[in-house]
Parts: sequence; C-alpha cells; structure tokens
Amino acid sequence: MNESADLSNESQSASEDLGSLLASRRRKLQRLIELGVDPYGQRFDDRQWINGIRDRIHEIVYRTQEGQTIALPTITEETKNDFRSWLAQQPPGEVVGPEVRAAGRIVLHRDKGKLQFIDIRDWTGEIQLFVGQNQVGPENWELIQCLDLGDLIGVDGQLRYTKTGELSIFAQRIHVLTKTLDPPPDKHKGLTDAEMRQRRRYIDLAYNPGAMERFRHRSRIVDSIRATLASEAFVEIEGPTLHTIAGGAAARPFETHHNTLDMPLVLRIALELHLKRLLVGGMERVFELGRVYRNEGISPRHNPEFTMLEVYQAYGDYRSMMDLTEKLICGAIQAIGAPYCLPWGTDKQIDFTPPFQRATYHELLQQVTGVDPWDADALRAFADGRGLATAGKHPDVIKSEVFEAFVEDALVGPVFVTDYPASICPLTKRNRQNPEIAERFELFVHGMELANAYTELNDPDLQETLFRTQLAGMSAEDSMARMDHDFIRALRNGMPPAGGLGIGIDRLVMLLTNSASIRDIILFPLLRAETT
RNA sequence: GGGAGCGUAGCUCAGUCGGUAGAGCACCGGACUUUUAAUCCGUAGGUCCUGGGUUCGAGCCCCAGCGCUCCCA
Repeated sequence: MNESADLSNESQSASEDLGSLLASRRRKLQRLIELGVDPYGQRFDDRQWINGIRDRIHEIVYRTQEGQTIALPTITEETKNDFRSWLAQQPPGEVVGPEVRAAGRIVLHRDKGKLQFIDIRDWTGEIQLFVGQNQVGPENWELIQCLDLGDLIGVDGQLRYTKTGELSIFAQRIHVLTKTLDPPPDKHKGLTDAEMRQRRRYIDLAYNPGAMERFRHRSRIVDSIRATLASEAFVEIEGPTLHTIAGGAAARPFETHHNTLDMPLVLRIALELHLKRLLVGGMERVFELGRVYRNEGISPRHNPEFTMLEVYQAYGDYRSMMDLTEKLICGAIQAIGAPYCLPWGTDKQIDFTPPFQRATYHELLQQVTGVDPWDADALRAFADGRGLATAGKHPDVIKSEVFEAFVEDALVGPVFVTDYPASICPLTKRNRQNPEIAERFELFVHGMELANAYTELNDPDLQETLFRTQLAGMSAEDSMARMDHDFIRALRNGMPPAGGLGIGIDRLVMLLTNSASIRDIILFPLLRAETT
C-alpha cells in the first residue's frame, strides 16, 4: 500500500518521543508480539452480548460449604452497598454464578495494583471485569499490562457480584482481540466537537452511547416503514439513480457523465416519475425508499444526499395517503419503543397520538392572521403591514408567502394541512367541486414539513402543458430541467388515478430521536474535505 | 449571501490589565486484591488555526484568510 512509508515514518518518530500516547501504545503492541500474542486477535466464538449476560443474574447464588444453596437478595444501584453486610450474615461459603464469555471495548480502567477493574462495552451495554493477578495467572497478567483504554478484548469468567454489589465478570482469562493505537477521547465526556463526531463517526459511535442508539433507532424506523407498507400490499422497487433528466421536483441536480455512452447524466432529485411509470405498468401499490441528491445548500436540515420515501397507490387519492401517513409514523414510533408523546428540543413536545389534526390551508390562514383568505385586498394589506414585499405580485403568490411567513412557523402539529390553492400546486389534480383547490396535503410538525401528498395528475396533455409553463419560468441556472417526453408518453398509456405520498426519512428520524441537526442522524454527512 | 460566536496539550476546558503556557482526564514512574469518572505521590506533554501588523514584549489588540457552530435570507 502507498501508505506504508508514511506509517513507518510515524512509528519511527513516535518511538523517539517516548512520552507520547502513541509511543506508549506502540511499545505495548510490540510487547504483546514478544509475548507471542497476536495484537489484532482472532475469531472469538460463543460469546454473549453484554445485556444478555446481565440478564443472567438470577443464576447467581450463594453456596455454603455444606453445599446448601441460598438465593441472593435483589441488588440494585441503591441497595448494592448492603450486599457486604448480607454476605457477612451468611454461613461460610461463596457466591457462584454462570460461566460467561464477553467481548468489547475497554472504556474505563481502575488499576489497584494486583487487582484491576476494567469496564468493557459492546453494542448492547457495559459490564465491569474483575481481574485479579492470582485469578488469571502470571502469563495472562503480563498481557493485561499491555492493555489501554479503547482496546478490544475478550473475557472468560464467572458472572457474580463484588463485595460492593457490582455485577462483574470475574475474569479467568483475558484475550487481546485488537490493540488500538490512537488514544480515545475524554473517558467521561466523549467527543463533543460536532464536526469531529461527524468526520470520525467511528469514534462517536464507539464512545458516545447516544450516537449508537440514534442510528439503531434509525434502522428500526426504516424497517418499520417497510413492514407497514408490506402489510398494506405495497411493493418496493429500486429505480435508477442515474437520470438523463432531473425530474419530479424543482432542484438543481448533481451532474455526471457516462464514458462509454458519452452521455451527460444527473443524479436523481426525486423518485416520482419512475414510480408513476410503474403505476402505468400496473404496479398498483408501489414505493421506493432511497437516496436522492440535490446540489443545493447545506444546513442543519439539509444534506446534499438524503433519504426519501415515495409511495403511490392506484385508485386512491390524497386522503388515502393521509391514513397511510399516520400508520407509517405511529408504526415507526412503536418500533423504537417510544411513547406517542415525544420530547422535542429541551422544552417542547410533539404528540403523535393518532388521529393527527387536520385543517385546510385556508382555515389555518384565517386562524393565524385573522384575515379572510379569499379577500385578496385584505391579504395584501396584512402582508404590507408586516413588511412583506407585495408590489406587482399575484394575489395567490401573496397568499402563499403569508402562509409560509406566518402560518408554517406557528404550526406545532402534527397537523395535516389540506386543500392548497391550485395556483401554487400546478402539478396536482384539482378538486372537482372547487377547481381553485388542489388535492394536496402537507404534514407539519414544529414548522417542519414532514410529509407531502397529492392526488396525482394523470392527464397527459395537461401534464405536458404544465411542464412547458414551468420550464418557461425557469432561470438559466436551472437549465438542467428539460421536458421528460417519455414520462408524457407513459401517461398517454394510462396512469390510474392515484394518491402519492413523499416522506423525508431524515426529518422523520430527527423528530423521532429529538435530533436538532440532520447531520446527527446521517452517519456520514457531506463535509468539506479535510485540509490536514 | 448577511450577522453573531468559537478555534489553546491526545480529550474536555481555563487563561485576569498585553508581561515565563494552565487544570482535570489520558499517558509515563511508584503504592494498593472489592474499585465505581477509584485514591495518593512524582514526571512528562504546546505550530495557542494560518499569515501579516501594532508593541520593548501578543494566546490576548488590529487586518486578512481558513475551518467549525448557531441565527437569518
């Protein structure tokens, strides 16, 4: 490897500086090799996860010299200090427990000379090892002297309590599974710098237990969404991520190029248009849960690549999607074992107890502003009075701006905002009774747009006309947008009336795990290249 | 794009009026077989983000840049 030269330089300069943390670890690594121990370990069979070991406390008993077995008292954090006096009251004998095997990373270490307490952590929990020189023997003790915080070790021993009532594995043998060279972060506070936690996610996960929990929750949420959709007979598909035309949303795409075909390509900005082609093909309930890419700004709520769910149901409409949205979110909450009423920030809450509130766009506009939403002059006056620029703007544009500026932030939710003005949703089917209304809802929670659903437009001529209007209004920098003729052709072949739903999975995970930044729930968010 | 804040030891953070660079943890040496972020004694560890400037003297003041965080658009 190209890096080998650098590595040897590093080890050489490190060995000159005997005081450095790195040098100390390399010396111990060398010592392990001298002892005939592979510092990078071997397969380690038949171990149990730590929380599984902790579940075996009922197997721990007190056995007297006469062979009588006495059940232990229940030992909790509060009562563990009483264990010593309980022991003193028993007839001669000893505490015995099951033989166990565990493996994990050393996260704490208390060295008492010929006795060491080592706390190890695996991805289920932590447990203390009681390691005595006389108990493990001189050969194993030598090896134990070469351990540092952060090393991965295995242990064989007996599960029981110390005199002070701490559940521990009384080590009979310690195995070196992997020596670490870099020193770990602060043993109590972990890594706190937000950027470092994202760049070195392995350290964040290894030393900040909350990080592991968040990402395991994310996985369960995604599993739950797939399970809910499967139970409703939806089929998951994998559409192309390389598109010739960026469609389905208004966003700037990432551009790339295929060499053999000598063809410009873009990364997809939405899932919509291919899913709709599948509706034409007869996939009546279809969804994709996958990554989309938008070449736009980065913020605590935006990462250039993020995960979208889009669901399409033939012969449904936006109201079918509302019920489904509730099922998906409530299922996800149950999947992470959380209550419907979740904390948000430090002092807020979100109550996802179904059914969620449902209110029309115009009702909410009236409630918040006190203005008749159908009275264009009154709305203009309201906007003028609050410092919004209205000159020369269409009344519906003003309405939309007032809604975004004053209503959205006030929505605590979860609330389904329904029945948008048709003029701001040109690609949505209009309501039959009132053509000024588009059959659309958005689900808002604390001002954040979590889901977006439509009764889908399936008239090919109307779709083509609207596309052309939309393209005509686009600025030069959005020139990647082009007419998707194949999509129009697909519609000419008959797309059933359908409901369509989009849910931003990252935002859902943020809300369900009380994470303020999207970069806390994306394992490897896009960051500027490291300069060093 | 605009505003505010931050950048000091491996990690977490102090640093007063501009006057020798500090602590805790980690590390190294020593004591300790029931500790709980063990404790006690001793040692070592620095490109104060980078570059310029002011000054006898800059971690601190000024200018520019880089990076990060938050708020706003």
